[in-house]
Amino acid sequence: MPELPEVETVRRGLAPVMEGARFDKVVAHRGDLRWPLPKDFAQRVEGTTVTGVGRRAKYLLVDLSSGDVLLMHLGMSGSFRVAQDGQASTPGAFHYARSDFGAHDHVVFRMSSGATVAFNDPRRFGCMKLFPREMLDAEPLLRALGPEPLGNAFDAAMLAQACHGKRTNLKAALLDQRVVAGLGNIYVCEALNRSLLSPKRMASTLATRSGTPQPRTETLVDAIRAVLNSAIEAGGSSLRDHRQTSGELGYFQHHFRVYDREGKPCPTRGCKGTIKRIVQSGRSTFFCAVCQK
DNA sequence: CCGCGGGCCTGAGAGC
DNA sequence: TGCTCTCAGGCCCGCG
Repeated sequence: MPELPEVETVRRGLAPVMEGARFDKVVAHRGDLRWPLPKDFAQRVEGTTVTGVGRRAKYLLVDLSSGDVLLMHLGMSGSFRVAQDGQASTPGAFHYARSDFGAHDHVVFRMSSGATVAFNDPRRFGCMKLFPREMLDAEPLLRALGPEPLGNAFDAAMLAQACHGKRTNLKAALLDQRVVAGLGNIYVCEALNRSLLSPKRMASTLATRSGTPQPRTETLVDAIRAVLNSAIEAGGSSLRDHRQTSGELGYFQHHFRVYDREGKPCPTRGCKGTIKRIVQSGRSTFFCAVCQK
């Protein structure tokens, strides 16, 4: 599911009900997520207080008073739902608009704030992991991540350097979390269309021979920032699984220019092209071959 | 080291 | 109605 804007939307939904609250009860209905939950998972979380809910790339990082960090990833189909006391809040009794209430609620947190937080993930590509805060920099899942695209470290010079000499296409390079961390299939397609760059172009063409940025690299950086900010503002994109923690839909999918719009006219001003779908490294790419060069 | 393809899972939708 | 096939917002791992 979720790329950076969706994960950030989830973070903003979880923070107000989790920060400062204690885990009164943790129930793992099934622990066989991407990696098995440790046997003592519930025990290690219960009784601790949340001191912060952060995000790094597509990972949620919950700081616990025990000194542990609870890392959570939504995979392709993960979502969180929050219910307050008085609403449907019994573990396993969540009601979804899709009518599959309770199904795939793998981990349920009962908070002292009166909120129940359920992690739902049909495909179970998501994961949860606990490690001591001081191991953060050594955490293998986070170690190799590139800069946050909305942070100061991400700029044309850095992107050019990261793509310098890369023997792959631009689409694959931007999906590579070591280059920049948080983009996924949707927002890469969208950013490339906005910056009029072809996904098939060699990634190394963002840099000069000496590794400094080409002029269009700056445009791409700006487009990535702009599309992510707009999507966050819209509460993310809701295709199948993603909802805000309140159950509300995000609505950025109505602003897609190319993603899942094969055969539709290219929205670029003055462009008469048609959106094409191709497959790159096993994944769909949507783009306009007329204006994206 | 790098880049690529396979695999992990379930469910929705298309086509027959 | 029901079957089969394809595809899906991610990412680790093993191979060459």
